[in-house]
Amino acid sequence: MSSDNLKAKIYALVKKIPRGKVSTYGDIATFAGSPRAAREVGWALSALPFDTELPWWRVINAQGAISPRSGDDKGAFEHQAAPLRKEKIEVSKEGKLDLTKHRWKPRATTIAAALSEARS
DNA sequence: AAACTGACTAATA
DNA sequence: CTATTAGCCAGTT
Repeated sequence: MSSDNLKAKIYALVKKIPRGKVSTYGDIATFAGSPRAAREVGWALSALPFDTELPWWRVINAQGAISPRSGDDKGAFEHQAAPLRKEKIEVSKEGKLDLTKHRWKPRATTIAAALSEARS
């Protein structure tokens, strides 16, 4: 399915985000080949298992802040902010951070590699 | 099949 | 800076 393929690409890309860097839903969607599929990225991450190795906490919204989950899950916010702070990223009380400084800018070859891994 | 939903974004006011 | 609107894509009802 094309949707599964997109999801696989998203996972492969997120997995490539280096420590101390973050990326946005829109950027990941763009790298995956669907610039307008930012919502799909969020959906894909929400479907992630609790004990995944995938660094989903490095994916935030275009406002440079941790996106509020539906259901108002306050614990989830702390769960995401903690690892970020641990990576030397300044996270404000509202979940905001310096996107211009921590934004992940992968090389074209890096993206290509991720997409290649996603192919099954 | 039409309508609704959502861890989104960009444009406008 | 915040609030509102419309557009987008895939999954659910």
